[in-house]
Amino acid sequence: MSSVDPALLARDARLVAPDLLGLVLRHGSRAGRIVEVEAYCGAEDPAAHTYRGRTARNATMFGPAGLLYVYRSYGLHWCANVVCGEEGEGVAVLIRALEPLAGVEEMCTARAAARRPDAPTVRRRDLCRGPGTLCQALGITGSHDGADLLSGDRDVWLDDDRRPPPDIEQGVRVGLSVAVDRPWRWWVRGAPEVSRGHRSIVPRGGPTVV
DNA sequence: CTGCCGATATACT
DNA sequence: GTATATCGGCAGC
Repeated sequence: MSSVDPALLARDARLVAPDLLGLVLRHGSRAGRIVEVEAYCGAEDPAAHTYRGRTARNATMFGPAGLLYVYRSYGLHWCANVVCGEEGEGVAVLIRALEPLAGVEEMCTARAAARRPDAPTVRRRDLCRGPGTLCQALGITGSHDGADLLSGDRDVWLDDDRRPPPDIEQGVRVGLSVAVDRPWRWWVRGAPEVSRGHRSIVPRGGPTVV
């Protein structure tokens, strides 16, 4: 396990996103392999938080590549993004799903704490399925907004553990009402943690950036 | 498996 | 006031 090359992240989010598949997001002893991501492309992307400029919430997304941008979604859940591109661009990649790799017991405890006391045990493939649930499982909250994933200054890391490169599929992003046709979501073929019901696929060999 | 619903912080009209 | 980069629980198939 080695740290990620900063140059990998200092590029267009649509190029970085598929390259994040297979890397490992880690918080303390909890870790998961990235299997689903979405690119958000700043001033040219009406669905990006940074589309209309800087606010208190999105400030981190304008920072340098390698920062973790954490925001609250629907007032309830935390969602984690890897800031990429050049400082000031406001582009990032949303992490949508992980394959649990380490600290699975901790993940189960963290996820159970957010559910009804009598709810059944969380299945392994549901531990980190979705941007909100993976933050619950890893214990990532708004306190980690602005953390440096390359130095691990807040014990959150992005590790380069990719081998070999995964088989990647591409499609439209999930849960949007604007820019719904831009195919800026990528996932690992066959990964059970990938969002269900949103599998419209760009033909293999087709465009990776539109 | 699928579909519907409510909870609720932040940004915007 | 309305919309949103979501989720868990439940109903029905």
